[in-house]
Amino acid sequence: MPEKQYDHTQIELKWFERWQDAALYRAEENSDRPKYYVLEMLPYPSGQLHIGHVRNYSIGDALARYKWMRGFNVLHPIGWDAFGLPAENAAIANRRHPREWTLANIAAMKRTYRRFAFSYDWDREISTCEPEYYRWNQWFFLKMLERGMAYRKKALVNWCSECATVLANEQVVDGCCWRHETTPVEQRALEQWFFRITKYADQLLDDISQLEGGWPDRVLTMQRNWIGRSVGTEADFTLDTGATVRVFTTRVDTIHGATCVILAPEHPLVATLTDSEGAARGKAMVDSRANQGPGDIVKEGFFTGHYAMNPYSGERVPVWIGNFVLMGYGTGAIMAVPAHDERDFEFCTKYGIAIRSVIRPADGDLDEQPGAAFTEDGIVERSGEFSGLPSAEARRRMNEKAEREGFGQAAITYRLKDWGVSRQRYWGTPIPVIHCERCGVVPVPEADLPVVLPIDVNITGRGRSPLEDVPEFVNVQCPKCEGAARRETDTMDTFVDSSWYFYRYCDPRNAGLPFDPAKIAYWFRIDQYIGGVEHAILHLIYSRFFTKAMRDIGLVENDEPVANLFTQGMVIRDGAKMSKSKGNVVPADESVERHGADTSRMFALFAAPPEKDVDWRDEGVEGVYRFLGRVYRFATRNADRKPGGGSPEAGRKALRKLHQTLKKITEDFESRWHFNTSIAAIMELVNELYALENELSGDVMAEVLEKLALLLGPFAPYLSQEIWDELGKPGIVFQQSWPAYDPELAKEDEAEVVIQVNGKVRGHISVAFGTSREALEKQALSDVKVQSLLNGKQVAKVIVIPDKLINIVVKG
RNA sequence: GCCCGGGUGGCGAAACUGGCAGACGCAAAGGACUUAAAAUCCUUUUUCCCGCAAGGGGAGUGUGGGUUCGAUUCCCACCCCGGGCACCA
Repeated sequence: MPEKQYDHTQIELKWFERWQDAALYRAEENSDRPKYYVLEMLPYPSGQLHIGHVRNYSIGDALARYKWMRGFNVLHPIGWDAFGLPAENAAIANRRHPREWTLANIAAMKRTYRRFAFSYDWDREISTCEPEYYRWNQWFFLKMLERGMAYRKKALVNWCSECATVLANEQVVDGCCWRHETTPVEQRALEQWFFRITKYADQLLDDISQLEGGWPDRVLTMQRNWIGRSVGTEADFTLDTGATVRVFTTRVDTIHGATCVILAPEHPLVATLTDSEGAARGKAMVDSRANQGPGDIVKEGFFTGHYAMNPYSGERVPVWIGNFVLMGYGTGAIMAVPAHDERDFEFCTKYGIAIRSVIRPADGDLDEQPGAAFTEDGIVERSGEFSGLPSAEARRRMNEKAEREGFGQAAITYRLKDWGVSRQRYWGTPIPVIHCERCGVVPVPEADLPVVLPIDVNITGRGRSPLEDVPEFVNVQCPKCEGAARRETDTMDTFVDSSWYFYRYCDPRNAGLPFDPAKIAYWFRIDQYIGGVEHAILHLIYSRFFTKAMRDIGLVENDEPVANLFTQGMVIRDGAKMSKSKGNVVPADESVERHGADTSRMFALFAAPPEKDVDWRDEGVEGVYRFLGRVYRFATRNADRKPGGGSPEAGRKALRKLHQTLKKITEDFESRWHFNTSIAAIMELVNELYALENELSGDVMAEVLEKLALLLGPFAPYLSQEIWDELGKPGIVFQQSWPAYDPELAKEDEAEVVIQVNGKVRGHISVAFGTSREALEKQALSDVKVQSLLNGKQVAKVIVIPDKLINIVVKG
């Protein structure tokens, strides 16, 4: 009879069909089971898989299945939001109503993705393009508005001409758009809506301590840098025009060494301090800075002709304008202390401005002729009443003085800026406010939510919201005075969507609230979140912010959304990093159709540990496919073995290998998720079984095959189920318990002890476990080979590690 | 420039606590089966030297040093690659 061949298509489709209605992975809230909530970043809504997400899904999916087998309550939802629209699809998407587009893609995703990603909790399927999701986005917006957490102001914003929309600071990469990496971002002044994320700057920073250990250090460092908290002092210098200019410094202890004040070219005082020529020079600086991409800019500046008085010393110093001073940070003006700041040193050296040391090292002298800035803390000198104090103490007393005399105070500044959420895009949740000439900005009443997008829209891509050209959308009645008014046409950044979607998963059909706080109290925090490191400062800061804002609204109790974060590697193909804007994604169909979902997933796990990038090479996929075929054939041809027969010796070997494998994989799942070595261990087991195939008794074979099927469950569920079925077992394979290992069976009979001479391996001996040091030493020294090597030399020392190693140290 | 990662065969990688470097897989070579091919199964595969052979010896985890009986693992310096930040006062 010809052997059955592994036909992945048939097997996968068969079980795919049968599992359609099984409510697998369904979270059973308030059950006795421990809860476990694993959540990944989202699959790609284009009908193709973003290849990075192939990896995502293989990790989270295998983990969830394992947890299920261990008896955990697993919520393993699938869904997506609208962000991450690929550039080449944007045009298409923009010409269609988001809802229509989304529904079409749900269908496409169900076809290709479901078999691969294996999630059955379709109740929790959420599209952030659905009117219901808009409703709750808008509800949040109104809550924010009520609390002064959302506001509107005219602001210089980042503008991408390619997207024809505003970008958040977080979306600007190297001076270019995060989607269009070669399009420089322009600055435009526009009326924009903002979320006051800076109100939470301290909390976002301090609560990082709650995340330590659970989040990768790298991500936490990036967030700390992004928030960029600096503790310092603000102080007013009085100008000769009578006006004051406020500077921010972290080193007020150096202020007696300030030899000029430098303003950012955009500083409002520039207009009053310079003539039209000076204003033009300032303007040119601003422009050239905007056009200059990343990297170093050459420091430039000019003297305004005006002087300012140092509030501490009363000294008159010149006021300059410098292109390296940023308007967006601190006060947009600095005091330059060239002796103790590298940037100031460079600037003042270039323009011949005085350099004066006022800090000396604790064990040294003032550097009268500095060749470079000395920036460390030290002892303050030449600083009047503060002379002789250590830097830290001087700062404290100087802050007190500033406050006492009313020319300044201790101050903290942040790099983090408020989150600009306005987008001039069709795609996105409409911002639910109405502009009335008489009443001003009027929120849309809650009863009128959701504000939905009109269907017929002409996408111009001209830099204004396409909604402005839809009169039936724009022209509305003011809810307050009932007069004619205009609807806001900006839509929300889609990062708003992704900031809270995981909460909605826990209560996706709630019609009265975004979610029931009690349900959130049960599920949250998320035990394990899996996503790419590229979200370290975008999504992962916004969602932390949203959680804190929702907590203050009273919806959630947790301070933080995610207890443990795992940042998985990317999938690379042909040396190129997969990226949304480049659109080089691998169609799911291609790999899944050719080799099957089991093979594709298992390869993604096998190629490298999950935190590393992997190169998707088709030859590697072949290897995994061959392996699954090998397993299938072995299982099917041995499924009906009669009990008895075989050799006890072979049986013991097979069981030992089996339990060693079980132990290893259990440990891999519990601690580090190095599934590549788990899969290697299964391969080793199968190789061993091939070698022992004809010597195994029917009983051992049955035991081994059953456990093998269970072991494959997390990685290759379809094949696992097929083998389970072939063995005549009832039910669904991964609803079985995860097999426990027996440490006794996993043990080797004898310890293999290495014999080294001077650290070099010279032989092995097999001994009983627990053989004493003395016996081991004796046996090693009497070893024939060791004897010949020693050859009369003197043994200086023998190191014995029981059950492991003997190292004989000889002299001469 | 600053802050994180990382560097191991032809390739992806393993070695989890300082204890046999290269598990597992890919690619390659040889063999079995076959009229033939595919598929499958078996064997070899870090490298150099000695040997007909069994076997034996040396080198080897980016480079140089150190600690140690023993270092891919710990310490110091340097080189290279990747990522983040980059005038943040």
